[in-house]
Amino acid sequence: MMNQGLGRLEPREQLRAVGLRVTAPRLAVLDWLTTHPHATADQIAAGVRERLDSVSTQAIYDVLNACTKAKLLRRIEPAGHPARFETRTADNHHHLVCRRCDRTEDVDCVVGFAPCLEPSSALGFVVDEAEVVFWGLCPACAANPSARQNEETYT
Amino acid sequence: MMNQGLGRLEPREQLRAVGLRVTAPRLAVLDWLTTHPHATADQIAAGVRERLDSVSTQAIYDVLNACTKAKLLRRIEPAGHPARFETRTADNHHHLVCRRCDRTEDVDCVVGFAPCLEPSSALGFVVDEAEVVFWGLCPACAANPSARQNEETYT
DNA sequence: CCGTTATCTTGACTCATTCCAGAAAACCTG
DNA sequence: CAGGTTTTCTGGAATGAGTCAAGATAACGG
Repeated sequence: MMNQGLGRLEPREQLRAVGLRVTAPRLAVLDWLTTHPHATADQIAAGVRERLDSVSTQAIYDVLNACTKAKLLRRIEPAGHPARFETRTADNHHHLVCRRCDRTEDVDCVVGFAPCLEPSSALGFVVDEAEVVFWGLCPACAANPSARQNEETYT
Repeated sequence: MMNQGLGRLEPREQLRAVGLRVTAPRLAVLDWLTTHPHATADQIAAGVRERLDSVSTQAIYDVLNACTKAKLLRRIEPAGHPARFETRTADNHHHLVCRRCDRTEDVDCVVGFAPCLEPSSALGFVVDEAEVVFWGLCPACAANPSARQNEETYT
């Protein structure tokens, strides 16, 4: 809540704004993610270690979990892939994922605000979010049908 | 009334129709899933073992993978949960998942045919599926915010 | 009934992630 | 800016879901 605007702050102020302590691993993770959206914990760890050598894997997960809970980060989990994280949290946007190379891109919410879509029949559920993943092939993979692709068949 | 074609056949005929051998584990998995949609591999194994004692865990996974590849089953993987399977494969419907008790229900496709939604901007991706998960609370959990609900019993 | 080949069994193994206990660092307080 | 709390980080073990591999078994076409 009331964190639109947080996205514009520096990592240090973002952390303060949500009551989290300012630590080197946290700053490095947030900073790395601003330039590498949709990175996995693994990729984030590798990136962070380039500038801060020696950060435990557990610290990476702790940072990601704390920031996700505080809504400084958003976690997405496309089926069959490890979780990915992004700093764009103020809106309810969706994702486009390449079935072949896993490239992931943002797409704006189809309607504009959560839950953004209404199920045709909610069966009494109180729905608060419509999560949408568009699956397909990115331009590069679509243009290069020769390279070996995974098992999934797309009619 | 579920899916045209294969969905109406008995498991035995479904397997033959897609060129898979008819085996006891396969029949039991398909049969059990018709009455327990959205079950996890674990739940399916438990259910199958009630009528066929001694089926290896690996066999369960093999059956699920073979049938999913052959499109007799569909796999869904809500973020943070193990994969779930269902026999309704002919249409592109979506799901409603309870954040508290994991209860999962089908909802018809918002538009009616795959990909069912168009991203506002596909960035050149060739999209073949729009996967939608509606997150919220099921009626029971919404009505009872304190107690921890459990899922339908698989016996 | 036989042979071929798909499928199942057993058991080790991977990967992503979490749990744990203790050490270190942040930040409130004086 | 020292002291005390409390949060966070480290290192290592552990978990859950699922896969891999090698050999045994069973389907099914002939």
